[in-house]
Amino acid sequence: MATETVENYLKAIFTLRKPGDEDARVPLGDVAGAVGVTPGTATTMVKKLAGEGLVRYERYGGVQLTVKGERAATAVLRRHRLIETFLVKTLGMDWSEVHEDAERLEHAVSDALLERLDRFLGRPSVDPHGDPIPDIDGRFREARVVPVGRCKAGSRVRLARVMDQSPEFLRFLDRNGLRIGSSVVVQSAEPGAGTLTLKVGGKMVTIALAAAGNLMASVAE
Amino acid sequence: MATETVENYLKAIFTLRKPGDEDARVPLGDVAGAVGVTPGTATTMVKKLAGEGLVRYERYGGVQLTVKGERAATAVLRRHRLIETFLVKTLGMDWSEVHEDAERLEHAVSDALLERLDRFLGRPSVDPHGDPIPDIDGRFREARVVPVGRCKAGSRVRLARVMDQSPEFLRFLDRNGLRIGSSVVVQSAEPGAGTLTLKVGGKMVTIALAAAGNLMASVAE
DNA sequence: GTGGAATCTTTGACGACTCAAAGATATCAT
DNA sequence: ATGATATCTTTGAGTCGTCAAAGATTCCAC
Repeated sequence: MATETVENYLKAIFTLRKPGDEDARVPLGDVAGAVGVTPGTATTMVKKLAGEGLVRYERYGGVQLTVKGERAATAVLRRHRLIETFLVKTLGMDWSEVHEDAERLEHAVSDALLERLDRFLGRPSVDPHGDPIPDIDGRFREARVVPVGRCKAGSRVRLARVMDQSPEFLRFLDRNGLRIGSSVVVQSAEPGAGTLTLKVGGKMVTIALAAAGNLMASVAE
Repeated sequence: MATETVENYLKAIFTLRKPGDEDARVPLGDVAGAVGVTPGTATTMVKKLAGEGLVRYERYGGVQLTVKGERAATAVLRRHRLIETFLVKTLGMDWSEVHEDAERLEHAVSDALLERLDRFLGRPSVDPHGDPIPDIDGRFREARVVPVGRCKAGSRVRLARVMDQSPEFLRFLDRNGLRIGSSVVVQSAEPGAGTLTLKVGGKMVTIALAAAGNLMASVAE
């Protein structure tokens, strides 16, 4: 229904909302940055979205999804994440290289196809990066996770989700055996050096605390 | 590289060429009809394609693919047919309902993804309708086929390809057990009634001779 | 509370693709 | 070979999404 461009704006607005503060208004500059257009373009487009009842918008006041807009956004996210799951799990593509393809395919799959894909994949609840896949009604079943940087030294936790999905970071995790589902022991943090050391499969891996904030572990262990 | 619209025009021109007369020029009216635009739009667009070296074009003289255009067209066809194969064989979709999805997806898959898909599917040489899938260099390995309407009465043949891919015809074939690969015995033709009767799996099925022209059997039995 | 600085909006324009309708050319039957 | 008809081309205009640059508003530091 919505055009590909519209879907991208809605997805951007959805994912730009601050965690915990979902009703806050997203600055248009952020939207422009996420979609990859100039601020003026974002303003024009957001006004159009408002006209279609997909967002609430006030001049100089940021933008906020309506219920209708949020539904559309979660539908796109569902398509994106199911497609990424398929590309990695079924076709064996690398989790650091599937984003582009998923970005394009997410606008091209019908509901019938998506339902088949969901069934084929066994109705997964998270994608290869650990991001939750909304169900067909747009509901998320988010597992409770916490950054490994916040875990107690000496505790054993299970990696559950990667928040920084840049190909470089993902490849770094790959190279060091840090995968979703891996069990790791959090070693000493070195606040001075700004690093944290993890033990995974007998090997020690040291990462920056900033990076450790983007690597989440499941809380229930 | 080429835009989605350009790919659709090239694919249309490629598939509109008369079998056996591949160097003939395709009338622009046919292109317009296949792409679903008005004749004026087709003229404008074909001139643009000519400017990009994808087709040869002369006013009032029809259009013809260049080598470059033909490469691009076969690449689209390859994507389309591999995707249809995936949708039917892997996801279990009906061969009468995959066309729309394939039409959209064919413009959204990367080379890397297509290579993975091809491997996953076991490098198929034909799609679910029996249409040959060009290899990565654009070469077709077409099996020799003949319309069942031309087969000798009493002969046993194997169904190999469906030229009329309208959902109605495909569903008719489904309902009557006429599938690609099925072995059928050609019974009597009734030129008066304009029908032909086939025996498949012990059951008799009568189809119009026109329809029998669109149902192909492999020659080597 | 005021004067930048940062952010957002408006404006005019453009490229890609499209249509409707008027005009040009080709084709075919007589 | 000459109209009538079918086909093709041109023209003018419209939509969608975009940008650059100028103008408006908000925010923050002092």
